[in-house]
Amino acid sequence: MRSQLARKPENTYHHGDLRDALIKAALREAEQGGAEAISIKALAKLLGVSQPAPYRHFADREALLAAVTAEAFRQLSAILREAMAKPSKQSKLSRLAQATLDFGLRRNGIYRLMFASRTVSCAAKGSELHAATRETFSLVIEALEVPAVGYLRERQALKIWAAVHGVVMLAEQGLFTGESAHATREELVEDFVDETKAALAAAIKGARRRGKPGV
Amino acid sequence: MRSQLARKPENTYHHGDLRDALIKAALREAEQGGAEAISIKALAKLLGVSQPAPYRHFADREALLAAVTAEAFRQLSAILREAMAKPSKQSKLSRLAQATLDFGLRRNGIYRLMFASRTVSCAAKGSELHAATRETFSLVIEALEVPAVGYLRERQALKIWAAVHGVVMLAEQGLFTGESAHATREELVEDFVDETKAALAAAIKGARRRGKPGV
DNA sequence: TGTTCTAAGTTATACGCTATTACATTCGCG
DNA sequence: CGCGAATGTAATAGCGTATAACTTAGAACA
Repeated sequence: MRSQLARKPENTYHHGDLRDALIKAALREAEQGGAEAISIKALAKLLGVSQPAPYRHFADREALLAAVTAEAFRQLSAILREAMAKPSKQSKLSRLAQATLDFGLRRNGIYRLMFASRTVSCAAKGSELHAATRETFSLVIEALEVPAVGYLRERQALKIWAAVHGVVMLAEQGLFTGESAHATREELVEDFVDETKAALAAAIKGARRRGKPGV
Repeated sequence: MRSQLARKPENTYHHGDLRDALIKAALREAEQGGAEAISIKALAKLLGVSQPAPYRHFADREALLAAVTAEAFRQLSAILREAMAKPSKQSKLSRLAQATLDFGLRRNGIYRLMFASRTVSCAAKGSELHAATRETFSLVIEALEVPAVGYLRERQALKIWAAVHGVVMLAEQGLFTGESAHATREELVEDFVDETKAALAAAIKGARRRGKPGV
């Protein structure tokens, strides 16, 4: 096992860890240009192997994209976990939401790969990619910091998750510049966070009053 | 000027309206597969012209995509206008939001072209595409049915617009199936609509009390 | 009405990317 | 040590974008 970004050393036949190196290199390529920027041929050249070599590790381009996307979800999960872990006067939910926004804007090509391509929706239920997306979403639920309010909790998680992604999308569209710049992206995300917390608090209170803490 | 979807008649040299026919045909191709499904070569074959013919009307593939996306925005605008116009016991905002959701799910390939590609964010300020996106967003502001509350109005428009797009995105990711199916997409959108209306009402009331109806 | 200019279309071609086939090399396990 | 599986290579087919050079038809004006 050798360094994941390294080219194959000259005068050697085997790269050592081509699969991983391809994923890492593809992630770098996708950073700006998204999926379109990922070219098997270019990656092979970059890593110093022949063009067909990648096909030993991925059936086709789609398979590579799926693996890259799964890795991206794992990276996002790690970032969110870190954001949630670090002490702050902001709430966990706020930190998760802002970290997601930051990720979506800073690494937009990768973000589009994750949330705006057909790759994810085509992921089979048992696949590595499907697991990675679920894992990330579970962090959202965790960030709500509500022990067990069942379906209500998932609903609020879906709402805040949707809202944050919507903000990223509009920001990337340029809708926060010019005449519509009357609110920053961060402010909007914070609004959604506050609303989510309020809705959760109200619902929990209501459920308690009715003696159904599990709903 | 001939029918826009028609092939070039045999034994003729000029197609008659190739530019428009290309856009319309490309929209059909993108319906399912998004931008990736748009191939200049395939379109040329479909319309019965030679492969390079399209380049008489579009500098390159990107230019075609931009034109197609602009047309898609105009179509969405028309749909939203229609939804807002038709009498209903739902509010205008609700109808606009639900119509957008419907569009995003039913014509997802086109939707991705519009909201999840680099094409839009790269659109220059004076471009046809830029104008079309602004036009669509102005309908959102209109749907709020608030005469002139200035920046607050735009902020709420941004919020509901973001939220709806987030729901489409998550729906397409498959996050509304399986364990997380505790809320339908339509319900979530309606939640956001209600919250927007509540926020607007509260803000207007507050502004009036303070004697500043224009803020 | 005829000439000419230009817009729009054609054929031929170069080039880049995906993917497959057949062959070569190395790793690892018995 | 030897053999099979894993991994890499060279050669090649096929598709899509794009350009160059040539052709046709439509319109514009004498």
